[in-house]
Amino acid sequence: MALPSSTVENYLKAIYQAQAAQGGEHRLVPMGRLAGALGVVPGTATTMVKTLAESGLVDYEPYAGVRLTAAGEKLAALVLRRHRLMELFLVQVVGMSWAEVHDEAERLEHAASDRLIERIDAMLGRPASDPHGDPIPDSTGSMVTPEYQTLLTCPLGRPVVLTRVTDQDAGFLRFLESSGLKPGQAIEVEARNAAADHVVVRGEGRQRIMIGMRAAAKLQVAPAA
Amino acid sequence: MALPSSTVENYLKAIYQAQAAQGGEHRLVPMGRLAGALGVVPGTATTMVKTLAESGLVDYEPYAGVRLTAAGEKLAALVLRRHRLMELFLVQVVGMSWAEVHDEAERLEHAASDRLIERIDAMLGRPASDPHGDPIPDSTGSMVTPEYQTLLTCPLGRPVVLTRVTDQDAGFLRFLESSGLKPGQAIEVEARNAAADHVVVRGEGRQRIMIGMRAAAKLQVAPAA
DNA sequence: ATTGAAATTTTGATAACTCAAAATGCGACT
DNA sequence: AGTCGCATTTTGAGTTATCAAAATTTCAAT
Repeated sequence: MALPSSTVENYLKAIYQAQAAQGGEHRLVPMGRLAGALGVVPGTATTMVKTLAESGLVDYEPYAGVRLTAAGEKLAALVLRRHRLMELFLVQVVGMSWAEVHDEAERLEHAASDRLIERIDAMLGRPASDPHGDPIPDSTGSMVTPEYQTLLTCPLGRPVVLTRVTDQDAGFLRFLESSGLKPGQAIEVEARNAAADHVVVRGEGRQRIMIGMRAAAKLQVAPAA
Repeated sequence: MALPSSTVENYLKAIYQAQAAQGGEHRLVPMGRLAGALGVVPGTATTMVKTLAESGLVDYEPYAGVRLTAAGEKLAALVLRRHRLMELFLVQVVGMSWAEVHDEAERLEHAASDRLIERIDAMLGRPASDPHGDPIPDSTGSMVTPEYQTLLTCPLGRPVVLTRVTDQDAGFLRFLESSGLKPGQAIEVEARNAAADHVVVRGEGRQRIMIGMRAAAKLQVAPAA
């Protein structure tokens, strides 16, 4: 099998992430959503998805949507692996900032050889997650996806550790960084106020940070050990 | 001006290197040679070169050949800069072997942002040359190209330093590595034998290495300080 | 000058990916 | 059931980069 073009890789990755975002493993991703995620018009996505279906990488049901096959899912996971290892590498070794590595990795993930990725993986000590706390698939494409609570669902006044940030927007990440809210940080949710649409978090240096609920839902936490 | 596709970058790089290989800065590179270097049929090169000429990146004289304009040369130098910094980075930071970084850099050079390249440049201490001894252009695209002698032209029995290897073939590089002939090595040409088509070099550990003259011409040296 | 070989250019196709806009299907709401 | 609106698909066309093979040009040798 010929190696997939970076366009194919991007489609698979987008379908994977859309499926994950929808929760359901087996739920179909509607074409409109996929096209939006990839920045193409819907007709383009339809055409492309049909050829992906012919390659056996996705299941396509006209007017309903797409879903990855086992083969497609493995390929998508390997793209994600390259992306996430690359991000972590850029932060830890090259010293780039958390906020700027996403776009860089977005391009490098298609150019890096398996050999380079393996090297980076070894160099970083076979890390389990990237700077955003997203899990890194292993070289066979399998990945454990721990279920975390979010700032919206975790118990109040209980020490937790920030583990994952499910948004790649550079501006948002810069805000988090300046507030000391990076994965690994020990924090505590002090209060929630649905009416005011905010959550009050106490960070390391006991300073209080107020976050809107929409943003709070993107911060996942685990109970402090 | 839109940023050049990686195809355009490859054409510019190939023209640059072909011009350098021909010695003459202003000499035209014949289409056949260019097509060969890029692994495309001559007709393809002709078509592409005509569009490069329309963009003002090259001068094209039908049936004679191509030559970079000032704009094209600057762009080519920046591609070379990305390539060479990437190679050095892969060797020094990632720990990849000399022989395997060329192909990797060949792909990464088109994906790395200026920001990443600048970071790598700073990290490596603004190096003057890559692992092969090829000079690295600065961020404005200017490059000093020192004139070296080769194992074929340097004085016999005089200590010299291997400074540059003008061949990227992985097999050749592996041979050099196993013989301890990497840029920076102090060596000495003991004898030349035109009839036998070889050169005898004495390396570090006083061991003698015999190299064919075609290969010897690709090893450049400078007088030992 | 003429010719013949080699390099170069032209021509016609193809593949991958994309868009704009017309056509179609689907589901929800009377 | 009928129809309206929206999502989706289809159609037709364009871009970039490529090849195969035919046509052309150049240059050197007669």
